Amino acid sequence: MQSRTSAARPGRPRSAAAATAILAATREVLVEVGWSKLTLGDVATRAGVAKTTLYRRWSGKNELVVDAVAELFDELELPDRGTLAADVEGVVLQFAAILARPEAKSGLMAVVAESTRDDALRQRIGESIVDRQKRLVLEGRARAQARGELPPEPDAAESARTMDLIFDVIAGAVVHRALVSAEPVDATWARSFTALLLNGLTAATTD
Amino acid sequence: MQSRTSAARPGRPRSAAAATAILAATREVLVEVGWSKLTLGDVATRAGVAKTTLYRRWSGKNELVVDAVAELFDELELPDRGTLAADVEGVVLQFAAILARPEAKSGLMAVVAESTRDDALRQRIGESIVDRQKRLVLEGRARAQARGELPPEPDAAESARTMDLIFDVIAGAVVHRALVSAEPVDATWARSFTALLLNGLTAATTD
Amino acid sequence: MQSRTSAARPGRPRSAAAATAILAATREVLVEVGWSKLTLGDVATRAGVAKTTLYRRWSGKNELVVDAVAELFDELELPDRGTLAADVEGVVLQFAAILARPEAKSGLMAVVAESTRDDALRQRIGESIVDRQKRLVLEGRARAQARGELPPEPDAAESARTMDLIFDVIAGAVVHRALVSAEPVDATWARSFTALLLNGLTAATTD
Amino acid sequence: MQSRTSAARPGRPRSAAAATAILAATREVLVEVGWSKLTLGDVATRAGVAKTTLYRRWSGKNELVVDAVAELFDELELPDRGTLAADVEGVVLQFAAILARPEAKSGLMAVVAESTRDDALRQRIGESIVDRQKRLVLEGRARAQARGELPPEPDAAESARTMDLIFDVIAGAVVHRALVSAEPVDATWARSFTALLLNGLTAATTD
DNA sequence: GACTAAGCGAGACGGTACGTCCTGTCTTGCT
DNA sequence: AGCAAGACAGGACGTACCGTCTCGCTTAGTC
Repeated sequence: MQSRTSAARPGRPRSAAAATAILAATREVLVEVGWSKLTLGDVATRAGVAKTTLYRRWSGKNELVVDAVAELFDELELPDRGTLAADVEGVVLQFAAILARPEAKSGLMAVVAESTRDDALRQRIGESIVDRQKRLVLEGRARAQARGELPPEPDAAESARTMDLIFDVIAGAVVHRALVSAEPVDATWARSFTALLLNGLTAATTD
Repeated sequence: MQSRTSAARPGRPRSAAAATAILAATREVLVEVGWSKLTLGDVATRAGVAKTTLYRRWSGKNELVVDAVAELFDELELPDRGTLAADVEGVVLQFAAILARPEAKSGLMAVVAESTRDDALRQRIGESIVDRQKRLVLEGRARAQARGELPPEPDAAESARTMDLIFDVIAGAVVHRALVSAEPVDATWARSFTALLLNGLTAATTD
Repeated sequence: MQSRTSAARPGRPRSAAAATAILAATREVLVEVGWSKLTLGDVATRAGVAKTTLYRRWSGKNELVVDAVAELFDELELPDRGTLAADVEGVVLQFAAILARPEAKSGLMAVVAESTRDDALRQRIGESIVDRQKRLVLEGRARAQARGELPPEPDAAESARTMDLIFDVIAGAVVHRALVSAEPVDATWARSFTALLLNGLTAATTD
Repeated sequence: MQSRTSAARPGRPRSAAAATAILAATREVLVEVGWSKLTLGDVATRAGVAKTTLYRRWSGKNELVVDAVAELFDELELPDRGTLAADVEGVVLQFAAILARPEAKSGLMAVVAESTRDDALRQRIGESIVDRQKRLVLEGRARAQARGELPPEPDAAESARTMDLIFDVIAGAVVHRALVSAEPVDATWARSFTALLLNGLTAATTD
């Protein structure tokens, strides 16, 4: 509502080009030197922008990196592959593809680490990054229910709890495999993992 | 024979007390200010030690924090609870208990993040922290097989692959729940998760 | 034309107050702890300035101390006392008065010592300090020639050589008396020294 | 008296070779890196000696350098050249020859600078270095008096005062020429200087 | 068409931490 | 006791970034 009218604040408007250049420069630097050696001064220089311009829009390194990495998740999409298993594998592989990019690898865990002491940051990560992926899982379940692969949810609370569990399992396993074990998340692994997960789910519900 | 038994190198030997004090101080500082504001100078001061002493033994913040956090995992142990499900829940809860401590929370993800650009660091984390937990899972499986809950492994390679998958799922899910979703890993969650995992496993093997 | 008048370089201009405060702080510290224990960090703190600001303008301790001490020589002046002898005594006593100040005592010899291995430093000392005093001697000679106490110089090269000799004798003797022998350069000593010097000069010229 | 009886102190006696090696190493380092970058650890290493050995004998850098430089003055000697003027020139050139050596150049002014805040150091310099040269001047005067070039001294106090003046003039002028003006003290300069000095003295005494 | 108000580049500023170097002291075991 | 070796507490170094601040200069909207 506020931004719609936008009220034409007096003074020179902020340059849209600057924001784009800064986020792109941030990802470049992440790729080249990693999170811990990323410098706001360096980012500003590469973006051809003054440090003041950067600080006018982001309060610090963490916020900037979250936004820079979040843009990587814009491309997430879940093509309908026909079966629940195929859809899950799709989510897994898409997520893994993003995690394989050095700008995500380096930045993502770092901001998560920072977020353990900064609630505002955690919330920002949740909105910009986590929820973006969660949406895919929700969509997949809706499709599966439409296809009749899964029964409709009778209890909303129970449903939400299961959803969270599934999401933690999927996202957690992929991240752990990719970053901690440092092994490739390829089609083979995705198939094994999906089998484990779906068997667990269907067996559980038939209990 | 000479180098194995230290051979009484010339000069004043390194103080054993210093290492202990430094690691303890590191955990203290992690609790108080978190990883990103942890300063080696600060750690040294608290430990009552000169910065030189610290740098003589650790090459930097990352290595130091890995060792400091690794000590937290020394207490890991897996009491025999009688059934596979109970044992898995035990592992999950023990791991979650460590992750709930602020010194681990703050430091663990940070060093994992750093390790994405530093192979030596990743290996160090693997040996000091990850393998320590993996051992519990291996032990749990052996017990289950002894009890007859799980069949013996016919194919060693396949067995190792399954083991890795299980480990990524357990560790990943717990970490994601605790640090990213920031929800408590309590007995209820542990039971749901274990059910999902074991159902997945047994169903899968009967396929 | 552009660079002469500074041309309004971009960015925030350097604070003039900072330079003043730094040089004053340097002299304070010289008085209190002497050259060898003078710390650039300490100077910066006292001046209410960051170390960066200090290093942006001076390349190190030596350059800083030269400038700080050089300012002491700003007050040098040679009142016309009527005779050559009186003027020489005036120069001697003025120089001695500066050397008696602890900030000069402590710093001057130290930078001279350093200058034996640093040509740029020696040149800086020459311009900022030595030449300032030399000027007085030149002025004294011109006056004496105007008064008819000394004959005009026929040979410029010979004149320069004599001038250098006289200057080394005056400056050297005063410094040696004050700093090495550590005896006061008072009116009595100045009179004896001046007699020796002027007798030597006039006798020499009559040879 | 103490060293005569020496009493065969218990324990291993101090190695005489160590002291020699340390002083030689000190001069080497002075030549190579100069006073300000000379390190006691470095000296010890070069001398093939432990730092403890060094500290057992000298209390610090200044004392060590004074002793190392003082040894250079051991070779001072004043051959009888027949006339007072020749003897003075001899002293001047000998002193200049030592000052021309980099180990003296670098170290001598530095310890003098330090001595402005350390009386014990000044005394040590006086005894080890300054008096060594002063002796030559005294000897020269005695010879000149024996030859009849100078009258015998009637008043001891006046004599001492004149002696000090002469010494400050000679030593001061040579040091200033060599280190501050950084011009060579060669035979030509020595002749001009000596003429100035002796003319001043004889004219003064005939006043 | 001047005025106002904010954005922008540049770069200096007060700070904090870095990782290294040196000091002078202290253990070691050997001589 | 002396001695080589080397660890130790402490402190300064000179550098790198941080986040803020002044500069002079756009670049829009409003009178």
